[in-house]
Amino acid sequence: MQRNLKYAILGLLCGEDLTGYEIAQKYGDTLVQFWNAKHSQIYPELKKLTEEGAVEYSVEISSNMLEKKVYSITEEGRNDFLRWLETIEPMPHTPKDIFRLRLFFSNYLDDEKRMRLITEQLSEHEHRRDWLIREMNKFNGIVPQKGTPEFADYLVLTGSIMREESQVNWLNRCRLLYGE
Amino acid sequence: MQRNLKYAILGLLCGEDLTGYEIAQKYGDTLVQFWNAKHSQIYPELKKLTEEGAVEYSVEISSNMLEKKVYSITEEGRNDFLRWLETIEPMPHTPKDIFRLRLFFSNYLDDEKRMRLITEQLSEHEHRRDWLIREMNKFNGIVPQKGTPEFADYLVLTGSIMREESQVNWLNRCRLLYGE
DNA sequence: TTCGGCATGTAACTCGTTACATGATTTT
DNA sequence: AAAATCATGTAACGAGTTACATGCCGAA
Repeated sequence: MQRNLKYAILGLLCGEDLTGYEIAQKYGDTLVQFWNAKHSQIYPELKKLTEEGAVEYSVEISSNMLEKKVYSITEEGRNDFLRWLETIEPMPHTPKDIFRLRLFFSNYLDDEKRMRLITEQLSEHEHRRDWLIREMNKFNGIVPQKGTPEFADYLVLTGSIMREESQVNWLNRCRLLYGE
Repeated sequence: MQRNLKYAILGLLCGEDLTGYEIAQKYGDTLVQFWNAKHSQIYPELKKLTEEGAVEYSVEISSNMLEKKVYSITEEGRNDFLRWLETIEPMPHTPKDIFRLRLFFSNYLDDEKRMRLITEQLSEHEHRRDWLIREMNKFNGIVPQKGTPEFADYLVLTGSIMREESQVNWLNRCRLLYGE
């Protein structure tokens, strides 16, 4: 029983009250670097969390008829989240990587197709890296105050950029080695 | 419909005939860097692949009574695998990362607990890196011949080491930034 | 008035893990 | 004789995706 989605939601609700729709949006923005979830998973989870007493909601009516449920975390939910946050779990397996799986078997491909595989992957990681660097620009080169949410955001972004950078370096080396 | 496990199995069977048990072992050795599967997933998949005509098996009896099913890939299975191998798919989402999720919310932790979280993670990645470097030693510093399975193995290993290296660098930077 | 975005949900399905279940063989 | 390893399977559950389904709001 991991219940990671539960804590991914509770963590967001620790900072502000949100609707299910807004939570889903966060997993398309900032959090997409290390987490994502579709609304079809979020709505049932919020229902479950409400039943468990970890969150509660009030219905707001915007404009005229459009209803939305604004969720907030309860005392109980917050304590549960904080307990989870400080627990040290054994690291999970290295995540599955389909590109590496293909590359591992790439001796069954001819040179041209193998090179295409690598080049394509390289360009995707370069785009991802460039997007992350643009995200980083929102800090204007100023490292946020230690202990703030912005600082944590900054650290995670730094890590993502370094990861993509290393991926790009590796793929370039692969190209070189095959190109020789 | 991704069917990645299917191709992860067919790829192995392209090189040699294997039992389900042996396949499961491979996902604890070499392939653990980028793939893994338990026997409880492999046996049903092999059954399915047999029904689909992608593989076939012969029963061998070792010693006295111990039966094992040795699987081999069929012509049809091989063609299917090769088609899959050369297809270029859009890159999947960055995989979920529970550590990064925790770090993202770490402003709710005190300095000492946050530092413990990072240090623990750092030491696990260092161990993983060191294990990978020991794996690399099996090549004795000699880059294998281009186009061989060993060369693909070498490339993937290189990538894993670079990934762990970059992770270690990032975590050290995190420690520094928090330690100041 | 049509299209994109806001807003909430359910259903069917695949994928993956843990636990259950059995039995032979080899090593200590 | 016990423990580890070889060997094969199933069951129950949790996690995640795609598709189905509905309806409001504002802008072009």
